[in-house]
Formats: sequence, structure tokens, C-alpha cells
Amino acid sequence: MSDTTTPPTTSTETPAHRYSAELAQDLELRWQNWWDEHRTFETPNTAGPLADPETAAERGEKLFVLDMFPYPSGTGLHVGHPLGFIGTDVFARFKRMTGHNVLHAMGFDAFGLPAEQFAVEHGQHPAITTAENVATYRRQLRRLGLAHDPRRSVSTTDPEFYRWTQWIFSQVFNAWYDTELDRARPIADLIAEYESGSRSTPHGRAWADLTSGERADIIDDQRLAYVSEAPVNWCPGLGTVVANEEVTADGRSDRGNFPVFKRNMRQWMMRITTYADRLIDDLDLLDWTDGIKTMQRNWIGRSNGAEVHFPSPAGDITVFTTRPDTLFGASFMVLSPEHPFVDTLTVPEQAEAVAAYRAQAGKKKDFERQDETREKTGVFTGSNATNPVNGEQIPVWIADYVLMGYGTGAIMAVPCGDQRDFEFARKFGLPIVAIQEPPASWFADIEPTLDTAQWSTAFIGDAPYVQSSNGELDLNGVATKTEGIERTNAWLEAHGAGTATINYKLRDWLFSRQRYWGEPFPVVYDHEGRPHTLPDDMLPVLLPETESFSPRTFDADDEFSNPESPLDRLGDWVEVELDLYPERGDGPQVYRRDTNVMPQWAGSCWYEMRYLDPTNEQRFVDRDVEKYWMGPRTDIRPDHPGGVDLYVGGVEHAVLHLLYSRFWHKVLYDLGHVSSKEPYARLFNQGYVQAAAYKDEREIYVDATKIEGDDKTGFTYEGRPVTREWGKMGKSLKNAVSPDDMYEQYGADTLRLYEMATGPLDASRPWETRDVVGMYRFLQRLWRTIVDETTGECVVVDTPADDDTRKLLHRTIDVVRTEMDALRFNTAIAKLIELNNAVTKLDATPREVAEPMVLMAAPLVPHIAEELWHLLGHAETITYVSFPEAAPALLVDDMIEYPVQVNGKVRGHIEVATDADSATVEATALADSKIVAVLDGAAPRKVIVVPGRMVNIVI
RNA sequence: GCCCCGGUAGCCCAAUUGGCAGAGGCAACGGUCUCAAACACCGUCAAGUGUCGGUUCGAGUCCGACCCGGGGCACCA
Repeated sequence: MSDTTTPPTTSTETPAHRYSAELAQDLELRWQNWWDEHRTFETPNTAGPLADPETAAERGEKLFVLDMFPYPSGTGLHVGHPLGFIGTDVFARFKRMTGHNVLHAMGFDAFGLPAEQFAVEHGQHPAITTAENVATYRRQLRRLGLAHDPRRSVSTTDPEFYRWTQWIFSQVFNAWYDTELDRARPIADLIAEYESGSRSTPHGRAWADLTSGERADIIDDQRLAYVSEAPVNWCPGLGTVVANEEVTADGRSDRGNFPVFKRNMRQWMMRITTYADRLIDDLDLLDWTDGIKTMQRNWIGRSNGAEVHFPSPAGDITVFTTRPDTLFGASFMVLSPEHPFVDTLTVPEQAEAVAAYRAQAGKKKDFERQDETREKTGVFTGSNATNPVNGEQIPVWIADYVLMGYGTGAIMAVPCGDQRDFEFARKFGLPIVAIQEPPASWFADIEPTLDTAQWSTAFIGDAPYVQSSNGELDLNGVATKTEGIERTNAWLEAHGAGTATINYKLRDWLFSRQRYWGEPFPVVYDHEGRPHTLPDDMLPVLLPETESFSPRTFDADDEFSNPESPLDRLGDWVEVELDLYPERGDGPQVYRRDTNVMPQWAGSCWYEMRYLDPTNEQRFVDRDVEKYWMGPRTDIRPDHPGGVDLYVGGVEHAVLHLLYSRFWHKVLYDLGHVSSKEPYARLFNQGYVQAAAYKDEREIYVDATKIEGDDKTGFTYEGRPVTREWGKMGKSLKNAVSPDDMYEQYGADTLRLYEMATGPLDASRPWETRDVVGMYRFLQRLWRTIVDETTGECVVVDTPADDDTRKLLHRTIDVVRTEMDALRFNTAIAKLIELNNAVTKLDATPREVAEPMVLMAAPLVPHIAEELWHLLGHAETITYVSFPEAAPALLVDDMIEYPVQVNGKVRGHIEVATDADSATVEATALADSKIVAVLDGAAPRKVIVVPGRMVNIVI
């Protein structure tokens, strides 16, 4: 980059006080120190350790602005990272100037796989590399002039922070879901109910008759965090298990792109599925984009339907279907090859074929089996089951398009109404019974018929039912699916053949990782292997020091390897003697610590609340403080859920972080620890900064900063031709631009302004270093309107502005206020440039324009604004000065110009008084000489006058 | 295949939500400054809005079909 740096000018040629990169650097560093020394950005709380209720009240209405906090990578920031951070900073600064007590802070999401991998690569302990990386981030972010409250900057790796992550885990562990009240409750309530007998045990035996082990099993089975032996995603290449959300559609880890295998393992799970309905339903309360809401709904995957039981030689085969109304068309069944009934149902003659098919299916991964373009395969078991609505015997097949992991692992096949079943039936010659009469229009080339042999596809849609009656249940003639489903469900329930039910795609959250760099579980196991959480006063459970922090990883394809937690190796740490239940009087016992660590997502599930009260040692956040910053804003909307007022971050966290975080928040809400139902009331997704990347003839990316040539001449790298493409800025495409280079070449204010000016905050935009100069020139002009470049003196005059300039100023104020409030900083900047361009044409800058102009620029370019504000004679920071307000009288002109159209084409212009009525406007338009000429005597058929806009004459 | 978001000047973006296509920046071109250049400054140029059709006095904006780019989901019963 440095070879394109603006060449330094000699002092004899450039005015000493021109706004140059050097000058910008100088004043920026000076103001950053000033802000720190004067604690300018410290935000008062209303209660708790950071309380200052008087200042809080003075500042005004509360506003909590939040960025998705970064993982501090080893390569430092590039200019793409801070796009959102700058946006929230501008917004937060603007809101401070319009009477708000704004909380804006920045922490670090520093636990997790990438931090650990970085440490392993550098042969350094992750605690050291993480601290270094955080320091680099803090330096780079501070240099941007972000107005964060430095007291509130936390890292998830601080023991004082993860103490509370562990505490929340304990809360989840010691909670159960009361389906009656539809909320989580403390586990103590459940025990009390069993003890009092108001709740009966699952197997009906009296609580008092159970052994302590039996009681523990009953309780442990209902905890919201539980240990389970279940199929999990084992990733040998990472040496750990990962959550469903961390597995890509093609069955690989989203981190590192290693193969992932389904294996039964004993792991921690979180019962997020109990919250599935609320996680979907409460989306309606959130001010989020439809796109993100849809992604969450899809992930949770709620579908309404019924479970139906089909009697078979192996017992009732239960299927889940969303279309119970099509039961009369169920002409065969298909089980997943892994279904437990397959062995019993397989007749001897089919045993060989079934075994061969199962072996072959077992080798395929789920994602391969889900490729819908594959031709259907399957094998008959030889047995039949009974269709409960009509008593028909229907064959039971197995096929790998039915997955054990969804629904019940078995389906009823309705080939006339389901394309997959239709294809399967055609291929294996199974019967296809029409149960709906498709409309004539559906039959493309043939006469309408119920003879499905002539159909080319299944019919999906609403149409009257036919051949759908068993005497009691008669759907024939019913025209809508809704009614068909309702009637069938009622019949099924009345006859014990099935129940209406809801199915979800969402699975419980796999919560343990076999890594080192994460929060240890606050859990020990007794001699029977039962988990116990440690009492709160024993938190945090510190991550033990060790030099052997590398996880054991395996050959990425070694499916049958087994995870080994680094913490397992620390025998002295693992074994611990504790008196967990002094009230029982059984003395200290030997326990084994849990050697898993929590996933990276744990800290980000609640970090925003620690910003609120970072030094509180009694609670994770003071109740009143949480209520003040995040409580429901029922004054805005009766059903406001509470939460952060504005949350800005990338769309890539649509499912993972945002789903987990909402889940934890709801548990905390249920247990009465927070007043908000949701963590993030408003979510805004910022775009990405993209940059040109270049590949040489070997298809390898080359350093984008060393490219020569352009569009027309072609691009070269070290003299060899390369091809250009666009991609998200980053290390892998070798197209990262460091903010440090921009600070040096232009200063932080120019960088901030450039990033905000290139487009609306939610749009991705290409980075063009050569374009940055435009914003630099604007700041130079702004500087020059107020400062004499040779003397450094303020040149602002106290004479009033002329009318035109004053009007332009107030129109600018009006627009800038609106645009900044709506996060449209690009248009606000355009208006400021326009105003400034007008002011530069004046002989001298009137103070009545200069001051509002500097105030309006302050949120965007705080350093130069502070300097100019100071030069204008103010001693205090500009941060809390009121934002200018437009005088309504100055927003309207006396006279207004109307375009006059004839048949929609502009043919002339007229000028009339702003308050002229339509008749006057019309008369003026018809009298205009140009219009008279165009009309050429023709009589207008109609004249349309849009007040304040235009006139259209129709002839 | 389905669901979002987007397509306006050479490039990045505006357009009061149906009312004169242009606010701003880059580039280009001409000029001022300079011995010359760079910086800076002044000025100029530029598209009829992805395509086709419709509604309307009037469409970038609304409706329908399609094309292109980005993202998400996908044998989910």
C-alpha cells in the first residue's frame, strides 16, 4: 500500500495548516487521548456499581446500541470489519446529541476453536495469543474514534465474565420445563411437587419409596441441560463433536470443512426444542428483517400434522404425516433402513435383499441420501401393515429416502399426492389410488381421469376428495385440505388410531466440545456417574493452566476414532474432594470434574447483559440495570418484548448465535432473572465490504495490493497476467486492506466517512482505495471553510448568513436529521457535502452556518468536528451538544417552480406562489407562452394539478 | 426446485414512496496553480432506469412473465 501513499509535500509549497494526513493524525490522536482523560464516553447506570442516576436523567431517554462483538483474529482488523462498528458509532453519537443516554460498548468473543487453532499454529498458549490479539483489536478500534464506554469492554475469556456463563449454565441445568404453565421453573419446584405428591412420578411409584438414585434419574431426565447418549456429529478432523447448526448441508464442519460422522456418544445437550414454539411465535414481536425471521422459522421447521398408527406383525408402525386427509390413498409404507421394526418385519425370503440394502444405505451419509435427484431405491420387507381407515393390507418397504432422524423414521406413502411416493410406486409397480379429483386444467394433454396410470406426476393441491370413505369417516366431496385434515384427525383420535401433533426439525443443542479453549463446565460427577453443579460460591471453575492444550485430532476420515478432551489429561485437576451437601452430613466425597468445555456460542448467548453491569460481583447484571436498559418498551408498543434497541451484525449468524441467544434469554426470563422476553428487539444486518481479488494462471490468489494495470489494459502481477474477481475481503483472497494504512494515508475520519458514504449500511459494497480521496477532499474543504490554511486561525465571521444560505442550511438540517435517524448515512453525507460546497463559494463563512455544520458532521467525523468546535471557541466536548434543529418556516419558499407537462412530457416551467390554489396554478400553466405554443389552440381535455409537485395537461 | 435481497451514467450510489431521472463521491475531459509534476481548486461531460407486457393523465417506483447477480433452504413425510 505504501507505494501509493500520497507523496509528502514540502512545507514551502503546502500551507502549514491544510487538513493533511499528518494534521488529521495529529488531531485525531490528541482528541482520542482527551476523550479518555475526560472519560467522555462513560455512560451512567441508574443502579448498581456504575450508578449515576442524575447524569443518566440529564442525558435523556435510554438507548442500547450493540454490535455483534468480534472474535479477535491473529491478523488484526481489515477495513471490512468496522463497517457496522462505524455505523453504530455514528448512530450512537447522533442519538447522544438528540437527548439520549446511549450505551455503546465493545467486547471480545475470544474463546473457541479459531483462537485455539491460532495458538496451536504459533506454539503459544491461547491465553497469551488471545490477550495479544485483543490488544491489537483494542488499539485498532480505538484509533477509529469509536465512542465506546471503555469500562464495559469485556472478553468472554475473562474469569470474571465466564464465572457468569457458568452460573447461567447452572441455572439451565437446575431448571425444568413445566408444560402446563409453558415456562421453565427451578428444579427445586419439581422436587417439591414430587415430595408433596401433587405430581406423580413417571412410573407411578411413590416418591418416598424411590432410592436416591431413582429420584435423581427422574429429575435428571427433565433438566434443560442434560447428559445424553445420542447420535451426535463427530468430527475427527477437529477432534470434537459439533452442533447440528455447525454442520453444512453437505455434511462437513463449517469450521475447517472436515467430514462429520453421526455417532452415538455421551454428551451434554440443551433442551432448546421445548422452546421451539416460543422461538417461532415470538419472532412476530421482533423488528428483524423477514429474511432472518424466515431462516429461523425454516431451521426450527415446525409442521402441523398427525401421528397415525398402522398395525403390523411387529406392532403398531407410527408415522408422522402433514396430510392425514390423504390416508385413503396410502397404498404402501416405507421405513427408514435403520428403523427398529425392520428385523421383525423382514420375511426369510427377503432377508438377504434387506440385509444387502441396509448395508449399502449405512455407508451413505445423510446428505447423500437427501439428494433429491437420485433415483428412488428400496426393498420390500415381505410384510404388510393395516391401513387404519379402510383396513387394507399394504406392503411395507424400506428405502433410504426416509430418514430415521426426522419424524418417526417411517412414512405412509400416498403416491397420488406426493411426488416422491409417486416415483417410488411407479418404479416398483405399487398401486396408486386417486383420492382427489384434480381440476380439468391440471390435465395437460389428456382427458381428465381418475385412472392414475395415465397421470405423469402426483397431484398436489386442493381438490374434492373421492374414494375417501369408510362409512363413518366420509371425505368424499369435501373440497379443502383444512376440512379434510380436521375431520380425519377427529376420527383418528376417536378410534385411537392416531393423534394430531406437531413435528419440528429442530433438535436439542449439543453443548459440549472436546477442546481446551472454552468455559469449563461447573459440573462434577459422583461415584455413580451422576452430574452435580457446583455451588455458586465455587464459581468460576477456572480453566486449568497446562502446556498440553492441543486437542487430539485424528485423520479427518477416521470415523471410528474417539474424542479426547485435553482436560482429561489433567488428573490432578479432574479428581476433586468436595463436601457438596453439608446439610446431609455425609462429609467430603471424591468427585470427577467434567472435562468438556462449552461451545464458542456460550459467551455470546448473554454478553450484551454484562456490558450493562460489567463490574457487578453479586449478579450477572443488576435487576434494575437490566430493566432500565432492556426492559419491555410498552410505551412504544403494548407487546414490545424488550431487549437491545439496535443490534447490528452480519447475516451469517441468522441461525446459530441468534437462536441460541434467544433460547438462553428466554430461560433467564422464565426463571425471573431478566425482565425482557427477547435479547434483541431490533436487528439490522449490515452488508459486507467486498474487494477485488486476483488469480494467476495457476488459479492461485496473489497479493491484490501489488496488481498493476486496469480494466482496459488488463491486470498483471509481477508482469504476468491475472484475472480479477470480487469477494468478501479477507486473508484467504489476499485482498485485505488494513485500516492502519488508511489512518496513515488519510486519517480515521476520512476512513469513517468513506465507509459510510459508499452506500446504505445494509448493502454490500466494493472497496476502492482510490475512491477514498473524495471524502478526504470534502474534509479539506470543510476545514477550509472554518480555518485559514496558512495561519491556522478561525476565519468564521459573525455577520448573518444570506437568505439562500440560511434556507439551504435548514433544509440540510431537516434531511440530515431524518437520514441519520434512519441509518441512511450515505444520503446524510451527500447533503452535508452539498451544503459545504455552497459555503465554500461564499466570501466568508458565517458562524450561524459553521456551527450547525460542524455539529451535523460530528457523529460521522468526530475528531475534526471536535477540533473545529474548539477553534470556534468552545471548551467542552461536542459529544453532548444538541444536534441542530431546522426552523420549519425556513423549509418553505415563497415561490415554487412547477414543471408543466403536456400528455406526460415536460414542456415548460412556471413559477407561482407556494400557497397558490390549484385554479391559480392551472391558469398560470395554461397561460405560459411555451405551453400555449405546444397546445396550438387544442382544448385541454383534462388538467391535473398536484399541489407542490407538477401540472399535467391532457389533450 | 422453493424463499429472500438487488439490477439507475464507465464505477459506487440518490430520487420526497406514483409526479421534472440526479443529491454526493470516483473516473474521464478542459482549465487555474507549478519550470514541470503531484496536491489542491474551478468547470464540463455522462444513463432514460435488466427484458417484455400491463395499469395510469403520468411508472425507476405498482401488477404479471422472464433474464442476470448475491444469500438462504431443499427427498422434512
